[in-house]
Amino acid sequence: MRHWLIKSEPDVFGIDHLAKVKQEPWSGVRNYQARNYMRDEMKPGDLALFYHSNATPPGSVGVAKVVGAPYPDPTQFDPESEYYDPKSTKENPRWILVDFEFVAKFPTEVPLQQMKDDAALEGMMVLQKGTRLSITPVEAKHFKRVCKLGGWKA
DNA sequence: GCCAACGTTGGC
DNA sequence: GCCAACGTTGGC
Repeated sequence: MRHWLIKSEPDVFGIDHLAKVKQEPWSGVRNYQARNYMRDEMKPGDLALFYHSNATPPGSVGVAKVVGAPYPDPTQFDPESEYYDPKSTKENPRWILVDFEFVAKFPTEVPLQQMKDDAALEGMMVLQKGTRLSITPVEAKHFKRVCKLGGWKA
């Protein structure tokens, strides 16, 4: 099993939203590298840290699980959607997503600053300067460490 | 609101 | 294929 980190803005879709709806298509990703992770590398059962960006403070707030197989992001075909992509066709869809299922909300949030200050998390991709990727792979040891800091045990 | 970092676009 | 211009991300 692999581990990931997925960013979302809590004003748009936060961990509480996921807890409420239980499952959500991860739509709106318009970055090829992030798409490739979902399309080619994520497997059902993979766990992801749920990270709040553009938040006060930003940080890891819970865990979500990949469910099902990848499929085309429906918002790319919807002219009314802000994620509409006129260059994408149903025959050859450009944007592929997976669904995430709610697993847990951390009893304690793990702010970005705490993650940066934690020696055990050194080298984590999301902590590298200039990393804007909304989906990044996470090493198992880093995943476990963040969960521990969040006061959550699988 | 600022701005560094970085991805994308489009002219050539 | 190069690269300047532009747009977006996201922390602060």
